[in-house]
Amino acid sequence: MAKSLLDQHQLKAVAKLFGLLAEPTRLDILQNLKKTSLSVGQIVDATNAKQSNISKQLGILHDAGLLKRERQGNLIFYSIADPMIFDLCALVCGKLRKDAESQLALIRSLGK
Amino acid sequence: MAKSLLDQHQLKAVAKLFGLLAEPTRLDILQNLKKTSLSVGQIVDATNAKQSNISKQLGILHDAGLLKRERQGNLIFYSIADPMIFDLCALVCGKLRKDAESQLALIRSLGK
DNA sequence: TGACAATATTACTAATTAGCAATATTATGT
DNA sequence: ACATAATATTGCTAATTAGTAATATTGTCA
Repeated sequence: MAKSLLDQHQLKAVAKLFGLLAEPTRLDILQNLKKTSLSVGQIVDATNAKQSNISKQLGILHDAGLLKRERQGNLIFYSIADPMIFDLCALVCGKLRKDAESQLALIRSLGK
Repeated sequence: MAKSLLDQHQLKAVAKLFGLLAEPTRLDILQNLKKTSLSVGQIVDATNAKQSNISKQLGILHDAGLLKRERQGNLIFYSIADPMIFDLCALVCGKLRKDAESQLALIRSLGK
């Protein structure tokens, strides 16, 4: 069995997907969409970003296939296209929490 | 139970970690370190990036706590600090593969 | 049709950063 | 001490992009 390393093209694709999750505003949008689909206005209210920025980031996430779009009259509702992203976020959050706990334990042991 | 959304600070931390994985060169370094630790020179040889850039990216990954560093005489060996990152990459790769397969199936059904 | 509300787009600025060549640092062997 | 090899750092440029205000588009209702 060979080494099976990703080639340049594949690395770029993986990097691009991670890049989509590398912005706080986009993560905020995604976590707000975790339970239910929301209109643009609702997302604007739920976050503290401007409408134009939210619209832009929604477009980016939609173009990348992470979000679905559905028009309902005057409103446009966005929803998660692939819940896998929450698995990613859960892993990262778990790691950060674990790191923080070790850090805390270290500090405690020093202060003793 | 409350909504339990991450706050701005936490979102930033998560985004930062994803950002580390959002560069092909860094991903390439990480996948080369998956099986064993390597010296800087070995990593330079394994990738097609220049020494100065590899050194810089190694520094970034090390500062972020994703890599461990160990001097052995004249060489400096880097290794993975937390294998969790490979879980992240596996998830992403799985998604990309699945997406590509659906795409392929779609094309096939159209061409029929 | 016209006013209005929701969303998207445009044009721009400021900030970040990958990559590079050149140079500096650090360790080894003689 | 000196030459050499390995790695790190510095100074720089080009490219990307988040965020914003202003404007355009699209749909609804009267």
